[in-house]
Amino acid sequence: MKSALYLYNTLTRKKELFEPLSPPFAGMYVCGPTVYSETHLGHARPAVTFDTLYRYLMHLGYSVRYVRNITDVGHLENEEDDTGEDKISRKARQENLEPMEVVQKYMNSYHRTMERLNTLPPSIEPRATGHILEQQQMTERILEKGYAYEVNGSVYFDVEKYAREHHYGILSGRVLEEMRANSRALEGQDEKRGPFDFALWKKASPGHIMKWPSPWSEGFPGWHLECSVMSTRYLGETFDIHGGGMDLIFPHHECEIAQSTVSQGHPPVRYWVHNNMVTINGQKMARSLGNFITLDELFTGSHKLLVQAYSPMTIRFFMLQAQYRSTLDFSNEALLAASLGMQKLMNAERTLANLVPSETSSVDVSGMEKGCYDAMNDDLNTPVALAHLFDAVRIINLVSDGKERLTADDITALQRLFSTFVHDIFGLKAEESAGNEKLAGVLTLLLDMRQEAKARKEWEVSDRIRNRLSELGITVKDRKDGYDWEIST
RNA sequence: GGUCGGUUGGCCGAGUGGUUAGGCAUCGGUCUGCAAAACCGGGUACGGCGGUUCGAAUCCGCCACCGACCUCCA
Repeated sequence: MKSALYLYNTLTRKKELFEPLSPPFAGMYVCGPTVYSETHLGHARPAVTFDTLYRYLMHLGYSVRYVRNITDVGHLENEEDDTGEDKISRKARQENLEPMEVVQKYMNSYHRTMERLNTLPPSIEPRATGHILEQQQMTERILEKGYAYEVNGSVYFDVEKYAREHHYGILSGRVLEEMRANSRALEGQDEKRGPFDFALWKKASPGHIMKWPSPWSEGFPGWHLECSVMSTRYLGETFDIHGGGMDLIFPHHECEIAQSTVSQGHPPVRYWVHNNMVTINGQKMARSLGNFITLDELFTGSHKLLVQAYSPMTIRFFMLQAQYRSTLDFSNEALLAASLGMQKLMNAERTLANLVPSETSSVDVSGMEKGCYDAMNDDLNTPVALAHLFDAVRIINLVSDGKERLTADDITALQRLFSTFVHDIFGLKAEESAGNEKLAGVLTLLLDMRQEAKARKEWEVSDRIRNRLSELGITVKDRKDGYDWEIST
């Protein structure tokens, strides 16, 4: 039951049983960010999606090597008009920094943000600039095989030639002839023989800062090359899972397939997994569209579209409420709902810890675990798994209210369910409370005194305490046999 | 223009032939000194038109609208 995981493979357009090449090992490569500006909500989607997949694979017992790269060179700002400027070089010029300062700054910021989202660090996080030599070697190999050509110190992949012998478009469903017929005029740019050829190596223009010597010129590697090189280097010539955003299917992943197929004689990846986009007002959220909200802005509420701050775990829960291949639309209403829903889930877990066991159970808790596994095995259907967890929430609250009963064994089973799915797999954790032990002590003192006031029916005193605390963001919940309190984040 | 995907109740979002998805919001009730929390119950749905079927949100056709990609993007 546990191990029958089905994943949607973009390559075959079907859900396929996941069977790694060499169990118990599983390899996964995911395209990471180009580190030239702040991390935004869109970046959280693949991060959370593949973190969840990583966690689930480990839970199923696989030894997973999870590789996620950092693109720190070679991502051109605008290839089409041939300004040919590297995103990072450009930012460095704008901010008057060394390119590596730009890289470091935004990489640090990315890591901080990922940590707050409680995504596990990848097993290896390689950087393009650390693999210049291998990228040159792969370029050479492709040249030797005759699928690339050099012009003025730059080397391009010969898509036309490749497409005569291989299926260029196998991943994206694109047909070269149709692309030719429908592409916009690409004139005057170029050194390229064919309009769809892409750079393996780019000669640096005068003044370009990030460049390395090579057999062809002082220059830098093309964007698509780094992922082929680093995935092969750390996962082998054939590996299990390659992940990334759907917007990378073409050309990026299509080009990776072409490069590796030529270089090693066979395709590199067995399961291509792609997450869908986060949208805002129905449109993709992207840096280039200028409609993005950074994760820091979400965490602090400092963006004009935000009516309040949303915690990292709210963002994570928000992502999990949708299946990863669906678009997910941003709105304050949706995030607020996620925030409240998550609090309900987390509160139930605390309630669970205090349940008093009975001799017999009056409800059946056996189906929920299976429901969660079935949902996860069905291409990571996290929203359905969450629905099962909310079934458990209802039961926990009923038992807490004394309306149903659970045995100690069943309570333990529920605790295991929460521990496994909420924490281990979904990566949700209790928010860092705004309080600390001293605050907790003060609150206990104050609320004990309020209980005593209530016992004396001094409602003015008890209400005053409750209202003042409420103003401070501390909610008091009276119970039959005491009280509970909660600090809103 | 081409390729692919989508259109589910106030909002988000599951669901591929018949059975309550779930969360949030809303209404009524229970509990409570009053609230809050929790629980119970209710209402609101499958873009339009046609077809297949005993039966369709789910299959087929046509139409409308939206989005992604078509070498900047997670």
